[in-house]
Amino acid sequence: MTRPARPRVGLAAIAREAGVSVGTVSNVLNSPDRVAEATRGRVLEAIQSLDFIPNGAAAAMRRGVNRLIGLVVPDITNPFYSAIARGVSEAADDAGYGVVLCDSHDDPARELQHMERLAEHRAAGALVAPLTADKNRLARLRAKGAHLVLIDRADPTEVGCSVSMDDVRGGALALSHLLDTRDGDLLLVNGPHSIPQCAHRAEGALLAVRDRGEDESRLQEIVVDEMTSEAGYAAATKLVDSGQIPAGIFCTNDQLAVGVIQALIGRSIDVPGDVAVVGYGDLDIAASAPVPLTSIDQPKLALGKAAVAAALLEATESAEAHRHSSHVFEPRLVLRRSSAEISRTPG
Amino acid sequence: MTRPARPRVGLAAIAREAGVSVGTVSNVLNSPDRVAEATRGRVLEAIQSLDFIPNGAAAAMRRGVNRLIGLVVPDITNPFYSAIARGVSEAADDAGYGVVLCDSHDDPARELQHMERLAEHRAAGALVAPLTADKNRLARLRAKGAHLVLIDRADPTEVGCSVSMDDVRGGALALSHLLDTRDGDLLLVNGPHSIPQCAHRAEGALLAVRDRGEDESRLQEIVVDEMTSEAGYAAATKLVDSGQIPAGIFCTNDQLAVGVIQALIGRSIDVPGDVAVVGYGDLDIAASAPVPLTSIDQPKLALGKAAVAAALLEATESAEAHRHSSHVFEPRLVLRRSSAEISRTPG
DNA sequence: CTGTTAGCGCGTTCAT
DNA sequence: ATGAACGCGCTAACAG
Repeated sequence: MTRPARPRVGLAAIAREAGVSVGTVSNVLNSPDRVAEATRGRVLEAIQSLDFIPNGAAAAMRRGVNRLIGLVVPDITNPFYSAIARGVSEAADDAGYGVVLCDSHDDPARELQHMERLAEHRAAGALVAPLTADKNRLARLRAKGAHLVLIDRADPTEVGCSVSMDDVRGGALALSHLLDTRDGDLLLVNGPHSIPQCAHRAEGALLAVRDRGEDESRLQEIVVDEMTSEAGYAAATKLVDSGQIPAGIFCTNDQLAVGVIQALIGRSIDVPGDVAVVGYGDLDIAASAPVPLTSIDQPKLALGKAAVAAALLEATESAEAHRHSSHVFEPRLVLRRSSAEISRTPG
Repeated sequence: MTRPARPRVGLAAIAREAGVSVGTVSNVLNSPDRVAEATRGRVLEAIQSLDFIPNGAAAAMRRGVNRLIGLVVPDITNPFYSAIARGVSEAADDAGYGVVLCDSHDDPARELQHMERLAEHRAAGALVAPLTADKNRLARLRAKGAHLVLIDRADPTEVGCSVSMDDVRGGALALSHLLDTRDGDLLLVNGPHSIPQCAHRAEGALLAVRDRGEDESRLQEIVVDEMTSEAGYAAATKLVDSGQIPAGIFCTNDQLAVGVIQALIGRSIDVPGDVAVVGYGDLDIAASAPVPLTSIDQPKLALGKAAVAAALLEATESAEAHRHSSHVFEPRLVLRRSSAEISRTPG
């Protein structure tokens, strides 16, 4: 970002100006307490007056690692990931690290390329929300010494740190709420079970039904290919046409839920009067949906921060002493109007 | 990200393995065409077999600048900025650069800190969507040799590159559309004019009215403090209560528009039947609004890419030869239902 | 087309 | 608490 003036100012220049040695200057930068108050003052002054900017690249080279953390996501415009990015950014800042944003554009090849570039930069660690659950590839990277923290892909068989959300619990939360407030049949509008999150949320939903001693048949599931509002709209439209209107619908993300609500009210089916709808993720669109949407909130910022902490810990500790950690975050039900009590008129 | 095995493999190791000199290895890395086909093959092979990863930190130090571009935004969770981030990421990737994401959390102090950190990292440039239009600060940074590209803050008096949107034109686009399709009074729901974008959009709107030779009084303006859906909801509620329902409403961002629509349909005022609504930004929420929202689309990806191009150009060209560029992007009207034709029943 | 070489700016010994 | 000296891995300039 800067192309320093000709008479480049480095540690040496500061040392000269302050009448100390370069070693001392380095110390005031990296371990200020090791330098006498007075000396430090003079050095700091010299730094100011020459407006010296330490060369991080040189430091990184000497140290072997850069104060940089990679964040590899499939799509930064996805609110889920941008919320995580914010948490990551905040935690990294506090630790004096920079965040290298790597958007894979849903392309595994690009994802791999990003990991390689991070390695070149000698990033201290990489936080990865992986596109493919290709264990081999990740394992190989780790074997090469990469400090990887998996985001939202907890895997018990995996060796390495990870931070993730408890999707089973989230699914159970959503369905329990529906069971609490509605009497009739319930419907799950879900994405493909090949997506772990979808499978987990469905599992949690089913679990909630069983835990109540209810018949499993009370919960039906529709699987759509894409988890978009268009897909939700289409699914709900078909549902209405078939005449099989459930008492409550749990959509495994907010986009689906918005589409479902649009279709329902478009066909004069009242939400929450006729049908309760619950979404998942608690993105911004939940609040600005046609009917404000009850949703499962995920602590995205906290997850981002935890990921940074895990990566930094792993990068700092000696390779052998390090014990991998798996942090699982609990989701939370956020009540809005889409699942409000039905006001039963007396009589 | 990696802590190479003990017998560290560097250019020298590759050179030895391939039977060439380090200079040649460096060349196959940086200017492959300068090396004979056969030699390059041997070198590449050696690189593979020793799985050598070039040390970017060392290269950066030697070169004086890092293959890194900073992106400084007030809030990465804002869809406008995350869309830009995507464009930036894409363009930077293609150029072999990494993107350092700096989220200022709407805090000028943090913003400044980020710029300093970028300077330490020797980033090749910084793309800044500045919180404060503090020219002095930016000028001072540039004077120190920082290659800054301003995002969405075109300023004729500013020396330096910038990429921005033509908000005046966008405002005109929105209002022209309303004038085309509605007969009665029109309303502008705007944020504070201290935000340049708000002022420009209002200016454009007024311009459109004048250009038609219409009386300026046909367009009234309401200014709200925050550009959120809550504020939009409140404003529209007050409007309805006052009984002064306009024929069309132009909100200077989509969040406001969503709130306005929610309030209107909540009070049984039909959109687009009774009132047409137009938003600005064409974010995802526009499509999933209670009534799909007509909005002004901004080419966010293109803007991000252009910013990278400008920064790289400035960083590459000799300081003197460089001519600063100001790229202004044109917005575009996206028609959706919220401003659809009123179907007038014959009779 | 390829080899040789001189630093780039800093952290880190090891003395003092 | 401070100072002197070494080398991290690489690029660029030049010689061949």
